[in-house]
Amino acid sequence: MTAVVRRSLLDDLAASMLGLIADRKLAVGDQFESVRSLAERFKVAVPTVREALRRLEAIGALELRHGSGVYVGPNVGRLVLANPLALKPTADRLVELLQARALIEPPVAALAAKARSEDALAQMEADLVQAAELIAAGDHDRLAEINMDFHRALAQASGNATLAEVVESVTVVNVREQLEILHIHGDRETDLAEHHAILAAVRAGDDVLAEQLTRAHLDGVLAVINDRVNP
Amino acid sequence: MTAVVRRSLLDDLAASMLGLIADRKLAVGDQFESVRSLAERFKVAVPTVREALRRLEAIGALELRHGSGVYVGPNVGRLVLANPLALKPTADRLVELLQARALIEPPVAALAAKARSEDALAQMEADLVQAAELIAAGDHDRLAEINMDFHRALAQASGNATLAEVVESVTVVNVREQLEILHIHGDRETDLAEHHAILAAVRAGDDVLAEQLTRAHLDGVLAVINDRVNP
DNA sequence: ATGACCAAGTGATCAGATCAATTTCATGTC
DNA sequence: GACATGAAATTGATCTGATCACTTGGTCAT
Repeated sequence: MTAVVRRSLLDDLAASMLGLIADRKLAVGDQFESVRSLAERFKVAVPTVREALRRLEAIGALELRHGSGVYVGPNVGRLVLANPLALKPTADRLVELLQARALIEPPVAALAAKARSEDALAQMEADLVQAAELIAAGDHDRLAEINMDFHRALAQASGNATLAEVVESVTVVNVREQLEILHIHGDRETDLAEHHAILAAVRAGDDVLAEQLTRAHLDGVLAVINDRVNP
Repeated sequence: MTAVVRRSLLDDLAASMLGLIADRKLAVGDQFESVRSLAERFKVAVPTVREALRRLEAIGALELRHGSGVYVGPNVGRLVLANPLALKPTADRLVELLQARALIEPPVAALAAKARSEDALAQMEADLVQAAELIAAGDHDRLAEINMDFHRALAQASGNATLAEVVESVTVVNVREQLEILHIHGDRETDLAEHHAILAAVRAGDDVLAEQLTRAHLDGVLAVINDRVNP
């Protein structure tokens, strides 16, 4: 019954490359080896190497830059990731996505209030400063992105990398569409104020409040959207 | 500042292929086109097509079966997925993963108690029946997998596909290692009883109880593991 | 110093061929 | 007629080798 594990040449190649990266302790952004060099190293043809590279590239473990080289991507060693080829979602699917965020992020905020990773707190602070500037400048597109960043930084503050990955995934997929919704949702000053309140609660280590504020924040967005979809 | 969107040939190819699948309304498992046929259709060389296919294959949108053909994979249209090339996690990372599950799954159980998707309830029931059989048969490996299935079915019952994907992702990555932990954790009859209690709470529509039971269930596992890692 | 320019390195794509696994179907035996 | 056998067609896997296109670093003239 247990299917024979037929490791294709490609599986081996991909695994070996990840092994190489790990062995050399390469960090995100570091240059890897050239395609030709890899082909020679593993005694396989160039197209085969490239197929393996494409596989790794698809999940963000590597990056191929034309004319430059192969580099270590941001998703090396990640467990959960967003589908980089996600199609345009239906309205229902988008509501589900927001609902998922409203369910996951509040308890993460509570955890963040207990862990309070320094770097992440600084990042959240920086995001809020930048958000205020963007509101003043009227650049609503970048503002929406920075606001997403705030949510990601909040998850980072939890100190749990897996949770951060989950939150990152649900805030990255269908960004375009999520941003549209946030534009509809609208009140930018209120959003900023709520974010400030969340950060303050996290800083104070008040996990209950942080959770409550985050829930109220996301439920607010959700309520607006639900009205639009189910009038 | 706004990076020029340089769509490589590959990006276009991959997108076009997804478009083809969508247009033809192909379902998971359906056969797609042959590599040669795709090469001719898009007027590109075979290796190029294959690179695009590999990219789609990496995220589970397609499947290439030697000698048979190209088929639609299970992850088409998914938003969140588990890194199929995740490396072996450190002990700390594994604890984090469990912690993430303990934080996410209980509220999902609560939602499931409110939604109660029929199919998922039947699946949970089936999982428990099978689990009982496997306990009797002493097949602990398959038992552990079925128990994971139960958690996935529970998430399905929430009726929220995105949440189901998130839970599926965290229960699929590093399965091997998670299963080992569950083996350590041990008491199989207790696990089964707890699963039964959760299902009953969901059936009864008691969201508070379902959440509480699920939390207790996962925290129990987590406590055991934490003792092992930090003695 | 500054800028234009050239050359080496590297990824991107192509073309065609061969090997290997699966599926299909004609064949033949019982 | 049912079923096992095996050859042929289909299809993915890999190779070889070449050419095009992009990036980068250094050279050289100003």
